[in-house]
Amino acid sequence: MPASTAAPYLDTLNPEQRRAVEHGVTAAGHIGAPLLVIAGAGSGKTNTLAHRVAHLIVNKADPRRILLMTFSRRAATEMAHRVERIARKVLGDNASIMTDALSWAGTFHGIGARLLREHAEQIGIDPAFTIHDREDSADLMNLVRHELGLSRTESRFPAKGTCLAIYSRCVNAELPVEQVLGQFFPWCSGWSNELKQLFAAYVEAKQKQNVLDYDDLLLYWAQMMSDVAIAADVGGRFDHILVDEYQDTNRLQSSILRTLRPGGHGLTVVGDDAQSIYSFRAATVRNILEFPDQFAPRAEIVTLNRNYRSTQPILAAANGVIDLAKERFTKNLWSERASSARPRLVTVRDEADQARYIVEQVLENRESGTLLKQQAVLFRTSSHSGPLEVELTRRNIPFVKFGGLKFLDAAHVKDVLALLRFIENPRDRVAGFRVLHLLPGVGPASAQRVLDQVAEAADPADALCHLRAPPRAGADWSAFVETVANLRYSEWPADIERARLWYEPHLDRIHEDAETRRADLIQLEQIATGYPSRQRFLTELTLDPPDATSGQAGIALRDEDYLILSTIHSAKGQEWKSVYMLNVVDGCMPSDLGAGTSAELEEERRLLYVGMTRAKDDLHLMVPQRFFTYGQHAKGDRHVYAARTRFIPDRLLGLFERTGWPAFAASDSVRSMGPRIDIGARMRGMWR
DNA sequence: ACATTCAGTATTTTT
DNA sequence: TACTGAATGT
Repeated sequence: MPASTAAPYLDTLNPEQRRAVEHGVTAAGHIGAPLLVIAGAGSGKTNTLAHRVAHLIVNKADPRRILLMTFSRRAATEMAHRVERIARKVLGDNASIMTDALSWAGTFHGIGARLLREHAEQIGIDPAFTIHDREDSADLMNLVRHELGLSRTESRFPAKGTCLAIYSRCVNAELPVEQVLGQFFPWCSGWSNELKQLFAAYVEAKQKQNVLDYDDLLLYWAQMMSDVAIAADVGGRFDHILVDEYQDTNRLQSSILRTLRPGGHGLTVVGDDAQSIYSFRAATVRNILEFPDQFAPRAEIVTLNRNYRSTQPILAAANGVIDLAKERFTKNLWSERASSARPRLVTVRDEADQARYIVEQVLENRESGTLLKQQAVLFRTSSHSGPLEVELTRRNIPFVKFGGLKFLDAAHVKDVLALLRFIENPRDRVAGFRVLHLLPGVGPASAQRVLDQVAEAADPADALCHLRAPPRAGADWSAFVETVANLRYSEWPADIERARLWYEPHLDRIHEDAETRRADLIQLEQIATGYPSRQRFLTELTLDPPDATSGQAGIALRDEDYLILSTIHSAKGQEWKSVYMLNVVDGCMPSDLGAGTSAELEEERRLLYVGMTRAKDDLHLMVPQRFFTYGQHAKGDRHVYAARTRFIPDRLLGLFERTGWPAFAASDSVRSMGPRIDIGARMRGMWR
């Protein structure tokens, strides 16, 4: 191999990884044919991708002309670091100059926003557009829904969230309304005409307000590319395009890629069909399966199935689970990490015991030198960790929770951000409405009136300052106007402090727990100082929010040790020494909400697989016998007797070590578990 | 404009 | 159940 002398950093790679890294790279800087890398869990995917980028740069590719699309900003930064480390071995200190120039790295949405701002004039939009997050979009949808009189129909029209979900699915899957309704929202099928009317009005409202939603960032991008000249312009910016987590892209995203690289040259996509868990976001596994045949000649395929993360027994169990999947495309993973310890299937009485078991194990591990940070508790839905959080707090064990309610979802944070967004774009009605509503004496009616007048003016912010105060707004109005006037000219990041000072009196008035919330706002201010401008701050915050939960429980400091709690979705791409999975029980895994169609069921199975493959050394699957359900188990009592998940049928049990906890209860028979069937609940249920 | 009550319904995962 | 949205009252 002549290359090994030229590139010693490639020697650490196995032959398949190396093939993926070297594919199509020549010293002449010629741009290679398309490449698909099927990278199983723990197969060194990130490392391989980073090596490929570094290898390109070392071979004279211009880093400013490399587009790297990852699942999150965090993944992008991580990638940049690794690329630098690898490149340094060859380029020495120059490496950081090269890798700093790797500026086109981010999510599809983030890159979309950036390109749209740069090409705004060519496509006739204002480059100062603001971006609505999901909740803002739902609010606007609701407003439009109201205006069209759809909120007072005879039978109930779908709620705002449902409308938005339908709209989003149409856009991302590139399907007509009727088909989306039939396939995913059959109970709304009768409303297709009204929905189309609603969507048309929704689109118009967004345009009038100079606002884009998440879907627009992709949709406008795709539309922009349909113009030949612009497509050449945008596509011509890049020599190489690399996409990570390709199994989680949707139709619209794959269309965009095709327009960027019609022949596929210089295109690399990486993914694993066994880890596709985002179909609710219209991601389709067919993207990755059909990728090679989109091009002539076909794309090259490299498969990585050697796992470097987990011990053999853990892998055997994970393989066992995924083997039962209806359709399989990737081969089983293998590992050289031997171990005698099989993953544990732990039966406990209820969720309280589940929490106690985990705390005990976690502490024991820490005693023997495993940091809390190297251990994680994973669960299907955010609310499942409730009892555990209580126990952790009681025992004084610090933890950080990923997924679920976000910092930015807290009302007070949204209030302050709404003010900043309103300054940035006074035509943004959702932001304006929220801000005005904070003023005592201003309700929907006067807010509406103010916003109407503002929207008509040529200089909206100026118009606001000279507007007559709403009748009952009083002194708060002049304080508000003054703040707006100041904010227009103040320098970033002074804005955010000013905004907070304005908000403080309202905070005290509205919220009981003003103190804890104030701390959140100060934290927000700190986050803000990390961004170069108000616009960047607002954009990047909505596109890539900090993913730990709000400070109500106190965000652990960065250098402290803490236990990780995470939804399985948010655990994507991560790994820990010890992993505990909560409620591996039918009804939670699969969630009984997602067990409708067989496609949904298969996705739930993959979810369990993703969770299991996060573990390096030990894995505990928890099976509480009895647990609480809220909601539709309207019959009988609130606790329900659960069975082990159907994804681990009897014939897989040999792959696990089965234990019970506490130990004495395990040897006991079923009798100690309480009644097998809740007869009382059934009897009561008969009369409902 | 704001508070309170009542009824009905969605219900997870996230850019 | 918990939350939203509409209706009613002050």
